[in-house]
Amino acid sequence: MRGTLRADGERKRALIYDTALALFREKGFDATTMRDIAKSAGISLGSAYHYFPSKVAIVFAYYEEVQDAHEERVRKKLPRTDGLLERLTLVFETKLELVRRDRQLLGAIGATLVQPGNELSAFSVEGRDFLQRSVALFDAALEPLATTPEARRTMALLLWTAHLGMMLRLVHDDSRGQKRTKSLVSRALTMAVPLLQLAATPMGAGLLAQLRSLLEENGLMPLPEETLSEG
Amino acid sequence: MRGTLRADGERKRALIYDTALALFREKGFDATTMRDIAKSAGISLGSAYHYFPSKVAIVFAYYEEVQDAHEERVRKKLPRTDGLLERLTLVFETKLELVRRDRQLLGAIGATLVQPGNELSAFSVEGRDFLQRSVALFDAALEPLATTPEARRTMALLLWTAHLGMMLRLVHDDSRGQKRTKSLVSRALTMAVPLLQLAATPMGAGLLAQLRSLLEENGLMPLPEETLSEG
DNA sequence: GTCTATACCCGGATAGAC
DNA sequence: GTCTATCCGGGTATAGAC
Repeated sequence: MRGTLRADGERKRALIYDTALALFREKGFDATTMRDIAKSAGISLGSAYHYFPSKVAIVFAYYEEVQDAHEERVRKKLPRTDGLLERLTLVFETKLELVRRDRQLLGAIGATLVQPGNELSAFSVEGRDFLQRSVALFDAALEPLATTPEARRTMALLLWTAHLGMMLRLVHDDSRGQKRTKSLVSRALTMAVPLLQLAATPMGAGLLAQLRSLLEENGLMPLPEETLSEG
Repeated sequence: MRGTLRADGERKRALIYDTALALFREKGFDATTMRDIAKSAGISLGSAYHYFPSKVAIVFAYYEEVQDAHEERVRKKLPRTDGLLERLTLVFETKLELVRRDRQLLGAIGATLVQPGNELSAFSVEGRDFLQRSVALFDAALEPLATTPEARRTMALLLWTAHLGMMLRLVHDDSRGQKRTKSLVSRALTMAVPLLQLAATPMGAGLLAQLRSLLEENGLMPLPEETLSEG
């Protein structure tokens, strides 16, 4: 039966995935070999490669799951959260909590992201969707700001950049419970909120507009080409 | 003779280095193997590893050279350059020009920099000197700003962060002559200068002080421990 | 036709003889 | 300090089990 086969395949894929993540967390990314994973999952090496084309592919699957979970948790709590600071804190801290224990994996992702020509970089077409989904969460958090959608989107992208900084800090943060990164986030947000509010006023409009065109030209912001589906 | 021996060793090291860089530039970092390098330099694989402990070590030697060259060029021209925008442009564009053609190598550096526990990260003790040297150039460029040394140093560190962003953009920029990154730098600086001038006023002092303690706690800014050499 | 076992290639890194 | 031989692990190719 078709369904059974597919379900089997998916179960197997999940088995490999779970086994791999367990090993990564236990021994670290580099120290875990594909042979370890296959052996520990009780399958052959070839089979593992059948489901995941490479070791990093497993890590990217992990990151996709993180992205899903982040989205779900934030979308659930955001409507009940008032205040710009609280809303932004929610987005940042939820993300941090999701990835906190997986610094090694984040390092592996980061490493492939800085490779020239990498398909998954934010600057590439293929990585665009990933970026947009993530930025959308920050955009949603900014809802209380009374400003134009464009300005909001620009600020959301800036926040996403800041979130990248958080990830970089996290990777090197071996303090207990990653409290250093936590403290960084909370203090940085406290400083950022008034600036965002300032940027949302007519006074900040000019600056934001300049920023926006800068970001657009570097492929970080989609030029308004959605219009073609409206015609 | 001692001197001759050392000179021989250095000459050999330089030979490996030059050969490696030529190959990196010709075929790219990944596609160039240590065996290629050794063969092309006319020595054995083991010998190559005697002079450089790893493939990335060669790249870091390159980066140190870049750092030296950047320092030299900037220090030479800075005294003859007036105006904040011009001075900052000098620092950024000189750096860009130095590394522009070596995106693959920069990627390799970036990849090791995001590995947890890496000794050369800016957050680590070992990478501190590297960071400080680089920040000092931005600090020097900010000289025309009438403000406190602490505030200036904070801004310099922010600019260094921005310079990291430039590098990330550069790695993915395959436009002709990397004009995209060039344009990004020039436009971003035009926007940044008024903000820096604003931050240098008493109005910006509070914000900068907050920023400073944030950066200090994350090991990016040296706590004033130089005082011990003064006693 | 789907998965496994296994042998193999490649390249980074190391050991140890000289 | 140099070289050869070797290890190790990611990734691939393939032959055959079922």
